Amino acid sequence: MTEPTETTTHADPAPADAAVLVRDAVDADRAAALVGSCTVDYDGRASGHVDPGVRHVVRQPDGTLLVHGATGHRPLAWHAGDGDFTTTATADDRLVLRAESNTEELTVALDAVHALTVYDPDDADKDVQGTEADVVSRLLNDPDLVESGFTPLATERDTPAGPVDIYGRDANGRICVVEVKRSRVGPDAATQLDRYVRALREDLHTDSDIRGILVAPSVTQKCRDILLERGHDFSPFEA
Amino acid sequence: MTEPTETTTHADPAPADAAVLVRDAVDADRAAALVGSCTVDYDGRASGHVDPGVRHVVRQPDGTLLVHGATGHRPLAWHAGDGDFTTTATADDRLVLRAESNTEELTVALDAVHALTVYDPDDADKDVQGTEADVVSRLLNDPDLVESGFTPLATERDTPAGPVDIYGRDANGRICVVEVKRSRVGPDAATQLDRYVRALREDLHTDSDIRGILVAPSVTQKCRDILLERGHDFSPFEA
DNA sequence: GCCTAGGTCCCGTCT
DNA sequence: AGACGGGGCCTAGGC
Repeated sequence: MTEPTETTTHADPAPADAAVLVRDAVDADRAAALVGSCTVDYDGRASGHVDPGVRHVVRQPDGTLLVHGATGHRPLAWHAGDGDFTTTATADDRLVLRAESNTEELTVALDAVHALTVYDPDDADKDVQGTEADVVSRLLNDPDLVESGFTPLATERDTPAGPVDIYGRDANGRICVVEVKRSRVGPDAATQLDRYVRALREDLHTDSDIRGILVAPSVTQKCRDILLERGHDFSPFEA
Repeated sequence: MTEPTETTTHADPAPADAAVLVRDAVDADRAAALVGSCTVDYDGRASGHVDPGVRHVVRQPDGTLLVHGATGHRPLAWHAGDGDFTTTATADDRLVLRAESNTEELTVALDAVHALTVYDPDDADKDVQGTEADVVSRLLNDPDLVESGFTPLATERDTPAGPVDIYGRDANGRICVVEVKRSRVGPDAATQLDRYVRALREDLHTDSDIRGILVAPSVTQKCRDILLERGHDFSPFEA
């Protein structure tokens, strides 16, 4: 009975027709993509407004509502996939899409719909390689990449300040906290490492006999300064 | 001569036809939105692959290429608006979109195009209120919100560790570094404030006579612990 | 060009 | 549910 539904496109639908089409798409857990002239109003954690213009509006089956403009990766406005979604054809012939949750609301008011496409997006099976976790694997397979003679003892070892990427011992048997980053890092990475080292020193009552090692392709100067000031080391490693 | 171009939609175009339509859209600085079945391959800072499925693919006039799936705000894959973009109809009747820059490449291979919309998105005039800058303005207008008797002296005052949000004096004349956040914060905000305070103490050679004040709606326990340990204060303020 | 920090960050993961 | 950290983070502003 349920055969693969087809993608349907509509050129210049009247707002009242578009309202029905979008509502049907939502009811059928389908996606609706609109191109049209609209204003956008957001209110929630912050608030915002987008002046009239032609935008690309997408309502996904998970409830996400996105408004894309002409540039950039990020939507001009968006709403997470929870809460209510309503489509209304107004008396003055506009199509109003409204997503509303406990804390946020997003209203897209289209005075013209140039195109409407209803379709069935698939859930995505996505592989990514080159993440921080991949770098950690490499370092565990060849611990000398951290430092000659390094021995890993655990990953994600808990400290009062949070879990450390790699916990181990150096060639002299000193405990090491290793923080791994996949790309060049700034001051935040150095202070993150420092927090873990300090927490572990306090936890183990071994005042300063714990080393901190930051593994990353490279560090900025301010990062290097902080490492130096706090007595931690930088070990360059490029994935 | 150049009248407002219209949005055009095409249902189930042949890949060869779609290739021409997308290429024309790119040449005319227009946007193209496709719905179709495709695989996605990315290589660059990391690498990734998306298994076959129906996706929403958008090429914006600034060169951005986005692939959206069924869920979430973030694209399954994307490419920034620089470098080359090519559309190819292959011998085996697929449409291949390829965005390539010095460091990154993204390939979308569609075996079927269900819908293609070409349109002219407008540049966006966007207002946002409730940002951190807005909170700073409020605090400058009514410095008692930071702390009774607080006197602001500068915003974005430079220190060796970077510019501080608000620099001023408390009721007793002590120098204060104020870090402002618009929402509940964790350990990172506390260490950021601490870096500024330490840098300024070193810079002004006034060993510990500089206070750190974190202004935010609320803080997590770990954040509170760090503030306490480093001797800084928390001043709750909700926008 | 790099660096720094904000973001309606989003998002997964774990407590 | 809150919290914590990663992200191909993206993006804006300085220098």
